[in-house]
Amino acid sequence: MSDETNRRTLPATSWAVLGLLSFGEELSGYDLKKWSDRSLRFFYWSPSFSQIYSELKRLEKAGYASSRQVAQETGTRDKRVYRITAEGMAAVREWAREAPVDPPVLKHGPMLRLWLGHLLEPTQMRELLIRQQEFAEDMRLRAAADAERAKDEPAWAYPALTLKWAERYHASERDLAAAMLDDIEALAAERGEHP
Amino acid sequence: MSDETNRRTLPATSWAVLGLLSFGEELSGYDLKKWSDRSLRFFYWSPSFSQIYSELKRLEKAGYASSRQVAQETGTRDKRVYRITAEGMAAVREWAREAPVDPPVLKHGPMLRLWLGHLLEPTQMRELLIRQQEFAEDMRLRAAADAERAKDEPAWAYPALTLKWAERYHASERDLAAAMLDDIEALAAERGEHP
DNA sequence: TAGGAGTATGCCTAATCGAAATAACTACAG
DNA sequence: CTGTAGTTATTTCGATTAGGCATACTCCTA
Repeated sequence: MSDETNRRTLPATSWAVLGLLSFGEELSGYDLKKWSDRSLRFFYWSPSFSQIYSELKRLEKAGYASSRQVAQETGTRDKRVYRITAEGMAAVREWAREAPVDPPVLKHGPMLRLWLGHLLEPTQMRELLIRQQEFAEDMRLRAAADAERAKDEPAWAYPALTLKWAERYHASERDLAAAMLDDIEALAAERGEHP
Repeated sequence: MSDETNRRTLPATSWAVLGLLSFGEELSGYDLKKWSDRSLRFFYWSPSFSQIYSELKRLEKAGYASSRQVAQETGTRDKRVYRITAEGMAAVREWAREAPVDPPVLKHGPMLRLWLGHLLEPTQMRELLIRQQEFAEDMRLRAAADAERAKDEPAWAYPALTLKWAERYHASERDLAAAMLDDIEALAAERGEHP
């Protein structure tokens, strides 16, 4: 409630949304969702629609963003577009520079399964890893495509760099799956399970 | 409330805790937290104490775990230890084999900052990446140490494999930070910002 | 005209964390 | 051998965050 509580204490998700706005464009909640699917998604997950809308309200209440109603051309339903304010700009900048960086968090579903290998058949483990390889390669391609798209705009130079990072990250994920596949084979062989 | 709601609909976190118990030992909430810090942590984050305790209650209610009060030797405070039940064992096994695998989720704090590079000084970006390198190397070493510890017990063969995966994963994280450091330098040079 | 896809939003529950309560044990100054 | 400050276990409480699901409206297509 106090200024202290409202400002600067925002969760990382809010800052991510405000960050999306910090590139200067006026965007609707729906636009924001699409942007985040093509950028944040590759290294910081993508918030759901509902989350984006509540963040926007919070940001507006904190004075970090302003909105206006826009009547659409074709007669579609009106939409509300948001723009970052000067305070908002100052706040993200300060957050980006000063706030403690929280460490990367990984929740790797496939690894959680493999960690329970004693409950699985070797075939299932292989299956899991092959899927994982494909998934990683797919993500890599998407990140690469979006990186390509970003590289022309000078304003997107840093987003482009992180997309490049994401591309390599997902390439590595793919290779790690392949390496583990080999490890599993080796373990199976060692236990005399070669079919 | 119904059987359907209670059983099998559990969130991944519950399964992770039940998975911890699926190795057969009788453990307290505190023990579970320690175990998860040395295993799950490296590829699937580690739940907080509070969460572990609530998961345990839920698992017990679902009939997947049973508990008993234990009076400690030296007169320390009593504790409650949990053991997996036969139903619990069947349920995790089925979950591990049948449930849809949710894709890996990454929330990379440092990348979120770098993505907002237009708000930072080049020095701060370098600082961020160097910290990230150190962090990754630290994680790598911890995972390696825990992998070493796990490799003797045949029961821990699969956990050991995932720890090996984690070791490589964090090595890759470290290298990706180094690569991005180079990219940042290159970009700065290109913009004529070499000091 | 029924059904699907795109756009926009609200509500309610589940997941998760931080802080703190409780208790005994250790170490070490006095 | 006593006071006390710090450490390790053990667990619970209260609050916030994040997410799932429902809704509503418009256009387009079969």
